[in-house]
Amino acid sequence: MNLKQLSELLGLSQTTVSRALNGYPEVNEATRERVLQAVKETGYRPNKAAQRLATGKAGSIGLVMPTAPGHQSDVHFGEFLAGLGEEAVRHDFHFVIMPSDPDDEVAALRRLAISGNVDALFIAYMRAHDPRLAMLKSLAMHYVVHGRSFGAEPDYPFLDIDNEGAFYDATRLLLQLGHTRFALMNGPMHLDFAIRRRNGVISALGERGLTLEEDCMSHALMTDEQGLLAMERFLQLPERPTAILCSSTVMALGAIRAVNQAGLRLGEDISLIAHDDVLPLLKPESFSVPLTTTRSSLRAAGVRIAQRLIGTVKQAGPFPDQELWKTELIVRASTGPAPQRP
Amino acid sequence: MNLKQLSELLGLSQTTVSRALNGYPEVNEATRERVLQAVKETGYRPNKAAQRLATGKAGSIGLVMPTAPGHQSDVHFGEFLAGLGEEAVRHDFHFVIMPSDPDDEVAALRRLAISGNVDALFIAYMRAHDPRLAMLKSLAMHYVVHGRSFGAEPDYPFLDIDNEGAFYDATRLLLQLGHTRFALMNGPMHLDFAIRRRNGVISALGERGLTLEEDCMSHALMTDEQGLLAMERFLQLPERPTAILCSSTVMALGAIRAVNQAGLRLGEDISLIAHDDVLPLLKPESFSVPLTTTRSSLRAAGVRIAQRLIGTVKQAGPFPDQELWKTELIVRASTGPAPQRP
DNA sequence: TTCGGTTGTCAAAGCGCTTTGAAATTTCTT
DNA sequence: AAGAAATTTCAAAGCGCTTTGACAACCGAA
Repeated sequence: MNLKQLSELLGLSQTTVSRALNGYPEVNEATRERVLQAVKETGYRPNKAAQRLATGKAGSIGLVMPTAPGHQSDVHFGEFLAGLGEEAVRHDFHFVIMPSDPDDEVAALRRLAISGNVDALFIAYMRAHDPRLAMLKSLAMHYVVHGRSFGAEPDYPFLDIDNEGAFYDATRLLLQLGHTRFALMNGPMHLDFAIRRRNGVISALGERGLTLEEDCMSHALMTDEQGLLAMERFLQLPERPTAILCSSTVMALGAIRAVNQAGLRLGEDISLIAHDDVLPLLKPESFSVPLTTTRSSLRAAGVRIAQRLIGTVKQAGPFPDQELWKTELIVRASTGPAPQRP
Repeated sequence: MNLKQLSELLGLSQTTVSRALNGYPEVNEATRERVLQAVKETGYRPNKAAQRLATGKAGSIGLVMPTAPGHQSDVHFGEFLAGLGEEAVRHDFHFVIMPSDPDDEVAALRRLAISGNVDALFIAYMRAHDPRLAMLKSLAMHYVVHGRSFGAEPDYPFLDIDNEGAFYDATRLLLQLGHTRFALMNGPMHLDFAIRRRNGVISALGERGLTLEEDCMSHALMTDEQGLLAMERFLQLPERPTAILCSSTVMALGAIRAVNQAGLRLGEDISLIAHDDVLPLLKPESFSVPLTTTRSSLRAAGVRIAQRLIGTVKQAGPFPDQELWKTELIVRASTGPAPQRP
């Protein structure tokens, strides 16, 4: 069933039917009713490809998903997508996901953009000096970046959380509790958020004349397993750190296991603060020792980015170009006063 | 840059250029070279919407993602998507993801199908007597179901793992170890895999004249938290079960915490077998007590389904319509002989 | 030289929709 | 009652591509 058939059925022109469907004012209310009725009866749906070709609008947001045989999928990705989707479904938008070899992301992004398949792009997993930014600017297509790119001029639309502030505050809390030996379990070093979090820690420590030694820093994928390994390494250091900052609750999971295995008590021998993206599968408050966290909902960020993206495409009012969300510092039982030196 | 411009630039007709690009034989090799060269220089990319309109092929796989403000995102979703993507990227296919209210999935699926945006559909989270099956059959569009629908005639294309067999085997193992008091921590009851897994357990127990009591069964979202709660409930039963079967390693995580908190030892007081989807963030072998699992890679299933879907669209040879994968039973330290009655 | 068979190229139709500009119809003024 | 204005409808063009059917141009065979 297409427009032509429908209009013949109704004895109207395609023009009128099209206008009736798209809410144009120059069509008689009675006629519109008749059209709507027919649509209901026939189950007619406009062909999106044709619509897109005619209007140039696709009703969709594009994003590139890095993937390859060895490439790890990411819990955070799904949660963020859920947020995007939550907003998209309200506007009848959908997503076009282009899978891409992680080494080929720039090209994949370009292909996606000029395919005519999408109205706007969403970019994540930002790196320092991210090469995608230059490409995006040359593209004349709406986009919003989740995160920022350390070292690049901040002249692009983004939504980010204040990673530096979050880890600065967390570090300060631990300092106030008397800790002096710190360690940081971070995400992959090339990622923007990891850099900023590290800076936050270093800057807070610096104010007290403390430094973060190389062997008290770990950069790895944010998995349970890596958390275990990193913590084991920390615990074997001659001057064992007592205050640990961790970039993810998933990673904290493994880290806590390492603490337990070493016969140490969380919140007493070792204080731990992790960043919490509010993943539904992992509630820091119900950990056996409830976890002190810096919190910011990944899903909420997804909703907001979808709002901005869709709003811009639909030209529904102006949106701020750059947003920096504060995180919450939520103190629970995994942080406590520094233990007395033995 | 569009076809017309490109062809004018080359002094050729659109036909010839189009054929040159699409590998038709009736074009001079020299001409083809010239065209390819020009494409490289100008960065021309065909407009997908136009291509789709002309050919009816979209080069994309559609799927519906249930999402709503309260709706939990699922770790497994991301991992599966990574598998799909891994294959899709090889064929220059992309995904169209339609977010949908969970109550509106059938309609969302239909919209997606007749939008002309996709060549094939992928369906997951199968339920017993799933209403989507009837709709799909009426649709004249390729699709593959991940899982099956309990109670429905198995006359649709699917890929599933042998859930019943997996849990049957796992239960047998525990029976051989002398266990007699069993409990099952399962996924949501309406989902097909949960039903089959339960049946597997019940059938193995039945062979020994044992039954699975109502209060030894839990049906919940497969999260860390729910695992904790369910296990706590089990441990408080007057006749405490010693053998636990669990539908997910994520859930097992919480369950194990509950065991530890109760001062019990995994693999001695309590034996636990969980189903492992091979999630990169959670390695059962590196749990503090390595976990005995039934294993089947979710990602591999994604790859295979993408193969079948894309292969069918491209009419690249016949594919089996229905595949049932066996799982592996991997025995590690979380299972041990039944403890002597106190 | 002429004719059938390739080979390489092209003009034009069509995919299903939106939108422009004009025409037909109705309603309002005077 | 006639003309102006507003309302409603339409035919046709165009979005960028693929594909059909036709047409030159060239080849070797008769």
